[in-house]
Amino acid sequence: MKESQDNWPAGIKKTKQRESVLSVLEHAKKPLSAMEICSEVEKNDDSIWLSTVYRVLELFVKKGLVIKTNVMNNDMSIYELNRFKHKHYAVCIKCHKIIEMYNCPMDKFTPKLEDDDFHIIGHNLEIYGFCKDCDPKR
Amino acid sequence: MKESQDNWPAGIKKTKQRESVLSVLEHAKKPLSAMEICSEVEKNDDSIWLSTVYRVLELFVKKGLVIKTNVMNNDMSIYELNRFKHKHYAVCIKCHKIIEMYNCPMDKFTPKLEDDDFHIIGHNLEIYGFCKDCDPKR
DNA sequence: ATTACTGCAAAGCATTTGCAGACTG
DNA sequence: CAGTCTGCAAATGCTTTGCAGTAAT
Repeated sequence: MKESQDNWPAGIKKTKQRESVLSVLEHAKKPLSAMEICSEVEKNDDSIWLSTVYRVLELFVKKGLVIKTNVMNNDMSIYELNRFKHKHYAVCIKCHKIIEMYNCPMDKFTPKLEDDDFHIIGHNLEIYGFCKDCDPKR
Repeated sequence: MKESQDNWPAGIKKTKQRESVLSVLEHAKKPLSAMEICSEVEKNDDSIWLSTVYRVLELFVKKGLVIKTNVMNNDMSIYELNRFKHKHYAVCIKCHKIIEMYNCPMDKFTPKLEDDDFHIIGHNLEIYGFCKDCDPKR
């Protein structure tokens, strides 16, 4: 699978593998792990090595094209296209499903820090609990 | 180093190694990684194997005695005593120093989720930016 | 004495790195 | 053509696991 339009991001050399990774991310409905991206590329009858996926993702992240996230202490990283909207997720403790959150508590909030000269650049927030399929109380 | 008072938590068999780990955590001023805990124990002239540290920490976490956290996408886990107060941290992008935050935006906030039946149990929040020593604009 | 815990070594797993050949601009 | 990227293999770093001997109750 490959984009017919040529809206390739500036400053990045175009290769088959990079096109494949970008295409997978463009069609993804949720953030994907490097391994998932790898299998998706191969489902599309292209071939790519996992280490290449990591290298491509690293580049995309550095260029601001992709966002790298980690959920649930310790799991592997997941990647999604940077659509330039601020976003947080809820994660189900049981099935690890990732659920989008539509608002953000940091909009109207000023943190009080031990270091009062801390220059805040951004934040991560993650909510955990049970999704409707896994809640033991239902 | 060892606690003279016998306030050992119930339901946990007492061993030298577990006492050492608990003592290190009690005296720690910030969350520590497993490796840091290991070196601290050895600084106190006790001896412990890293894998034992992990096993002890796993037990303590399961018993609710210790909190396990991860900061800055992908780094190693850090552990601190559960002092039963709700806490978040700011992390310096450059030196990775961890700075305590005294308030929490989630106190007065209701998340709007894609899954409106999500049963929220808790949350993680992490702020990132530059601490006063690392801020390039100072 | 019985059961659980620890030292130690080795495996596991996601991620990174080195290198030579292949491809891009 | 020069420089970059990729396939591939091997290394890395944190964490987990298996096993046999040791310690705790």
